[in-house]
Amino acid sequence: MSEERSLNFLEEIVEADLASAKHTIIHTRFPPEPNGYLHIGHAKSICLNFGLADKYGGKTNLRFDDTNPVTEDTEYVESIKADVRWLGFDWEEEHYASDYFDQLYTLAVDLINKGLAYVEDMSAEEIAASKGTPTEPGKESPARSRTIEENLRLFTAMKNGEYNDGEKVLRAKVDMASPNMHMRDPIMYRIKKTNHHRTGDTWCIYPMYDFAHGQSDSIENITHSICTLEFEVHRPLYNWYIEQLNTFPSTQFEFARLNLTYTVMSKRKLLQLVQENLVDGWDDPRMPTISGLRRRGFTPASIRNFCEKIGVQRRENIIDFGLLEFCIREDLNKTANRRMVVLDPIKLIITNYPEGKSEILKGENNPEMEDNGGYRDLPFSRELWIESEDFQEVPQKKWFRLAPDMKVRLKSAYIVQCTGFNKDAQGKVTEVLCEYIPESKSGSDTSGINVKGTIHWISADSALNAEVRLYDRLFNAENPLDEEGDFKSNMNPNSLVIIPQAKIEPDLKHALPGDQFQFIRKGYFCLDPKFTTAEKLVFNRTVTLKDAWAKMGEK
RNA sequence: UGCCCGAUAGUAUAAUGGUAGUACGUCAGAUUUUGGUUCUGAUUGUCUUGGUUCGAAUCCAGGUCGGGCAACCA
Repeated sequence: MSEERSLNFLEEIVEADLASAKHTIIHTRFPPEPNGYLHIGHAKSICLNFGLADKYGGKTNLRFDDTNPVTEDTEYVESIKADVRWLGFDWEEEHYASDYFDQLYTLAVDLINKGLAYVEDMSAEEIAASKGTPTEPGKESPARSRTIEENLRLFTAMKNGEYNDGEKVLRAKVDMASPNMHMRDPIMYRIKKTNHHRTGDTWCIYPMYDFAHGQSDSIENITHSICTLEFEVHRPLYNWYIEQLNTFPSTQFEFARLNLTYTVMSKRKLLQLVQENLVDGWDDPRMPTISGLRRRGFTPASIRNFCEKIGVQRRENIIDFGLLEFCIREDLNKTANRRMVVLDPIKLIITNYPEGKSEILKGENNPEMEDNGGYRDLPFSRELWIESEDFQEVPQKKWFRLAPDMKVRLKSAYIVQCTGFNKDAQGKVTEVLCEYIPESKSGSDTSGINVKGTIHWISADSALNAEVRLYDRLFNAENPLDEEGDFKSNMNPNSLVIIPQAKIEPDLKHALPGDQFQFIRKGYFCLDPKFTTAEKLVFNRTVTLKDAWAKMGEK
């Protein structure tokens, strides 16, 4: 019944490697640098790495690529671990590149001893200048001809703190004329007299990415080192270190990073939004971060499903944000309890319903579930709140909500017929007058009347208030980076609309932070864990419902 | 005017020399006590020019377009 999905290119590689006995077990890793929060692009990488190992009975490590103490912090380490777990993955081993500093140092010394690394005296600017350009070869540094003994002495001195930042670096001796810029004697170690979040002041020299990452893979016996396309040109260097040091032959494979419409994905740009207070932190529900999506109401399953649906390839791509919305609706439709909430209330008065009378009706929790997911109480009385947009004084064509003389069903209650309305001094409709049909009670309707429209409502005397936050896309442009000027100039000014006093049904007072609901006809919402207090409930809109009516309006 | 990579409906992703399929989107219809859900149908595609072949999205060559590479970042 579950038809075979065809393999993606990484699965094909793994199957081939297993079939040829190149590897008997596969070992992947997810290697974030702890310098920011994880985003949906990382989720793709996580699903790929863990998914591959799961599928083929292998293992996945979590490794923090913490080789640059200037930008990294334990705060990020903790958030990353929490996010990976929340997504539903558990790592085999937890490692830190900083745990390998001793081993990496030994490997560097090994390379010096082989005459394949040397200590450089030039400044960063001088190195850059002598590196040449993509079309012209670089020039070999005078330091390239230092003796092994001198290199060992100088490298030890670097390690011992005898030089200041920038005075010396260790370089691999590869090829200054290589057409690949990364092979022109790349830097292996630089001096940074900065406190490291894990190793403190033990080290003042830190390995560069190309050296540290590849060798960390080897140390952990990673068979398939999966990274994004921009590292493709680094692969020859990755392989060079392995060959020269004769370490475990990990292999690097690249895939295209995820791009999403109407947002930005680079850590640098997300950091800017946070630092300039354009959003409410890394976990702002509008952010494409895992923590933002979580607060917005996305479920781990919906994100995993999304990653499955987008597939993986080596070509640049930009995924429609609508696909993510589809995934969360698909999930929540099956699991979220239905509740009635009126965002923009006007009064509906049932003139033939006795004053002072009230009754308790039953509302199904979820029609998609077995036994409708059970029922909750819905107090009903003469005065109700309804959505102001559900009444039109002069109905437009194909309108089947309330308008003079028209009938609608009040969800889970009675059919009512509009008999009139009242306006305030400004001409705004404030009250809609109706008569109800007693025989039309939900579940025991003997009226024989069929109506096209059903609207949501809340009994005025038992309604509670809550703040509701409506989120929309963060940027107006599909790809904010394609537009003229600063990407921030394309931000959507209406990406957050706060409704301070929405009317909610009484049952919602039992909601717990993170609980998810479908507000009937309005969308999926969750109780915000950050702003909700004992006195005030705050709901975040995860996503709207599909709205065929609104779509007709656009045409 | 260097090196590397890529190009299949609007967006993604299959087809591994043999009928171009799937999902999302869009459009239409049915069902519906959510203009939701569900169901049915429709819609639109192999960048280009040559070559190899009985047969090319697939292999080869040229072109075009797009992306990446010259941080003591990862």
